Amino acid sequence: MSDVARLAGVSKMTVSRVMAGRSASEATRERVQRAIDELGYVADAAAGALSSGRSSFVAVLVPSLSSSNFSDTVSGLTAVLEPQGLELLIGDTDYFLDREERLVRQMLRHQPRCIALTGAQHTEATRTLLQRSGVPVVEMWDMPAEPIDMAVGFSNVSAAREIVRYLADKGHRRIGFLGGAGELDRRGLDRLKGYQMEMKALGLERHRVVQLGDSPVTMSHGGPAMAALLERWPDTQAVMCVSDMSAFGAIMECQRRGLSVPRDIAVAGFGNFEIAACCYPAITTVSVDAYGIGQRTGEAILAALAAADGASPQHPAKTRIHYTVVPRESA
Amino acid sequence: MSDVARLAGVSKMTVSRVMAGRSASEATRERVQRAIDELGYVADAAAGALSSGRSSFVAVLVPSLSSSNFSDTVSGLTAVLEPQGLELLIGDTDYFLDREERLVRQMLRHQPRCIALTGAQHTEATRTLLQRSGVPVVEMWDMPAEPIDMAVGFSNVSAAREIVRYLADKGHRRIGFLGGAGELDRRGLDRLKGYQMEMKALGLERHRVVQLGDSPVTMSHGGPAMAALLERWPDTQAVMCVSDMSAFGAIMECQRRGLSVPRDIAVAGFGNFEIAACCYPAITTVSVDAYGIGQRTGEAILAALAAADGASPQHPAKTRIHYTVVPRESA
DNA sequence: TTGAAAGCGCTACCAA
DNA sequence: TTGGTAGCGCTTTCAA
Repeated sequence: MSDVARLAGVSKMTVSRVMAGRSASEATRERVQRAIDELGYVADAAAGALSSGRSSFVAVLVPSLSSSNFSDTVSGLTAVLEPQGLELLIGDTDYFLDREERLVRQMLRHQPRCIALTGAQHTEATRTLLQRSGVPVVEMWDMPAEPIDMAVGFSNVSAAREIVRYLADKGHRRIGFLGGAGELDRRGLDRLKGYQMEMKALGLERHRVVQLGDSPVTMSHGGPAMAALLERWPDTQAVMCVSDMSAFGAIMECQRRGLSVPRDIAVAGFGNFEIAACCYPAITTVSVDAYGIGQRTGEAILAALAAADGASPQHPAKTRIHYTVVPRESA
Repeated sequence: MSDVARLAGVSKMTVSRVMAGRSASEATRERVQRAIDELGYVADAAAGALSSGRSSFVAVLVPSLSSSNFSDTVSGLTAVLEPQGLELLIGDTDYFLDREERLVRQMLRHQPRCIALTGAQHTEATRTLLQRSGVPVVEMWDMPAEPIDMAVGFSNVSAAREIVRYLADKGHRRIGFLGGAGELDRRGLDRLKGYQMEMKALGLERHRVVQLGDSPVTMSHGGPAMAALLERWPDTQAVMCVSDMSAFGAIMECQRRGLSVPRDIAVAGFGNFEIAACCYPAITTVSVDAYGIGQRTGEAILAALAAADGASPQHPAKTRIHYTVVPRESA
């Protein structure tokens, strides 16, 4: 920066101001800009952050980057935050809470202005870490009773109940559930819970549950899970799947077996991924606006930053995201 | 850090050493650690980077995070770099070279130790920026004749030729190509080029090309593209698609029309995404080890860092990634 | 093994 | 509108 200042014949301070886009005469601004271009000067963000006491980072933790709903959420966040000069520090927890803890600790070192987490379950240490840091937190993709600071999401339990009701309304009685095994995917477990609650409320049996595979969203397990279900309860009329991915795998398995979907068995998914619309038969699913979750989260973050700067209007702690059942061909 | 030092009854320097895991007596180490835990101290990465002159960032730019092959590459990178204490600064170019340029400039501000880019095409400004920065660069997913520094990838032209040859070996003569429109996806265009070269080499017509949709990897365009192809050239025997995503869309369209794949028409994809194996009929494709590209890139990065630290053994500039045709049901 | 001093490159603050 | 000074929180370097 000294080099730029010398070349432009001004002080370092003036260079700093020009780069920040603050008050400077046209002539000065131009001279400085020319010097910057000539030298190919790129300011050091670490020095800036250290000096000003504020970074331009916003940390985002998602369970998986390869799941299109989470990458859509990241896109929504980017769309809102990038124009404000904020940068995303993206981390992938792999669905592990202790990995989340490690990443939170690591990202906190960079003094992010805000942290967006996926889900409402965190280790005690993570909560303590966040608390002590004072960094505002947004929890996404769920609707906890008591958010750490803010939450943008919806109740996976309620959404699952809705799709079960849809299947029941279609006249199905023997309805199964296909999901992932293991405690990793809390939102998947919530959907299972929704299935069980709604089946009970409807007075239907709720034991036709197959849980397979450790990774929560893979389509590869849909097929084997469907096979297991048909083996055990051949008279099943409809199946709700934890996600469109597993629904897809399940439907492909039906086709392999010469079963017609939905004539022989109805299949519903969750998430309204691209595949649900493209697949044949197209998959009946619950549509969740993943990109919108990112946008709303971005807005919550901006509000939190404005509040930290002394603006008064507080952002609501909970932002509820709408979901709708999308009837298609498969159920 | 002063607080920690005071509480532990040592100097700041000793705290710094303990955190870096350098020489310190057991007793001191323990006392310092206790103080850190008690205060919930989290070191400031910006200050550390500024002081030491080296960050722990590695920048990675991919065209899209929602495409599973690129997120797999990111996973491979993470697996190799995270254990070394390096952090990924992940950016999404959306397939735009000028966005890549903006992101490179932005990331350079954080003094990354290395930058991994996707593809071999970059704006002049990007190249200048990288050159001046002196940061080592790895180009992924392609095999340029002259990498900026290092490249980890393969020739998309050759890979495409191989799958065309496979289709021709199956006895097909009237072979079409389904891909994305627009200049955005260079690797997609290379595959088209490979199709055209191989068809020419085989003495076959190479005009059955349908290009649809601006985003390169979406499955939604596969259906309409297949429809357009069948409309224009109804006697087409086989189709090569720019990716498994479009192949999937194309196959679903065939099923909608009551066409049997591969009996009525053969379809091949590219990439060996999860969907290619799960889909019915399973998709014949070119398998590329996306995760492996990430790992190899990570190793190239570590080698570059070691070299910068004065280690002598140079990493090869080009690392070729193998691909293989995977015969399945669809062709 | 430990400590003291200097300084990394920038911005906040106040003065001109 | 511009410049000088101080200092952000750490690590490097050298001395004890």
